[in-house]
Amino acid sequence: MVPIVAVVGPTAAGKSELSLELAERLGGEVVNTDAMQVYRGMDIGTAKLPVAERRGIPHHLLDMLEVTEPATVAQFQAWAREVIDDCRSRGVSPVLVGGSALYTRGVLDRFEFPGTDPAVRAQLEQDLAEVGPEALHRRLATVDAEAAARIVPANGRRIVRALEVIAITGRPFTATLPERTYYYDHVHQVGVDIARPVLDERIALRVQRMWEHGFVEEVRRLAQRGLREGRTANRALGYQQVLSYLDGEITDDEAREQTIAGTRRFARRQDSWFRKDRRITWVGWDDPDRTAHALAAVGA
RNA sequence: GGGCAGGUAGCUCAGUUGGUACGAGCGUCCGCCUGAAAAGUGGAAGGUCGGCGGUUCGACCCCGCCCCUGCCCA
Repeated sequence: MVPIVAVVGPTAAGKSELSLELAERLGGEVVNTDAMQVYRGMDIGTAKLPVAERRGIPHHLLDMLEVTEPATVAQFQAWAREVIDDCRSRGVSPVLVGGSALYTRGVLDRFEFPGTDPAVRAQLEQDLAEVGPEALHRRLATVDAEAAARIVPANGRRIVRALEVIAITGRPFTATLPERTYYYDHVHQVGVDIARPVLDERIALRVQRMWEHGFVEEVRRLAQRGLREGRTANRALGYQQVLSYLDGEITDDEAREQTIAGTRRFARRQDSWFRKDRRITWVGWDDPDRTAHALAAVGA
């Protein structure tokens, strides 16, 4: 059985580079697990590897959606599993790369997502807007005390989803993540380890470069393609800030500074999420032998 | 050289007619997270209140001197 490898870690740590090296050495193909790189046209701001830099290695699950379309974990899970199955049937190692922890887990782990219903969802969201999260939380408590106990009253988003799942399935909402159990055999996760202060510097530099490479123009272009109307894409770091700048709400400099700050915050969230997964083997971001160490972890 | 304003948490700033700093936002750290996850959300740790002296039962708040910052006048 060919191994499945996943390269994880915070943004700007150097995951892409490592994934290329691993794919080359393993004769594998790269599978994106980044929630925002699935959008067509979102290139500079998501640090999507340009085709010219992919060393001829096939990259899957990039550019799947228009910015007006919503992205969801459940849909992503289906896509990714299909790609993985296809790779394996050809004897090719899938090398997943990306910083979206939930997406990665959704693919690698046994993870089942209850359905969704646009009408139910819309109604609940309207309710949330009208009565506020506390009132909705009280409602949740009457139908599912356990879920209510696990979800804080201020988190409207989770309360809405819990109520939606209960309405659709008629069953209680599991307000807790499942065990970390792999869905596949021969899965190996490699984390890129980097100290926070170093990462902070790299993030500032990366954002600066994004601006220099025409990021604002990219967002302007996407705005014309409906980026503002989307549900998911316009929340992406950098994109939301530049949209705000284009709408005259903040200055260009503020947009850049806020993007840096937001990305640092995000990187910390990613890092703490991955750190908890004891199955990950960590390699130093600047370790000259990191590829060898990663390969050793994969057992290759 | 003189005048004015200001020096309170890592940062930006509240605050007390003198009675143990109610501090806030941001940052930091830790946690939660099942169809928006680059999103959403909870908590914690941080302060010799510029320095030294004085007045007072008691000063971050009053007085004196000094240091630093900004502005104005010369």
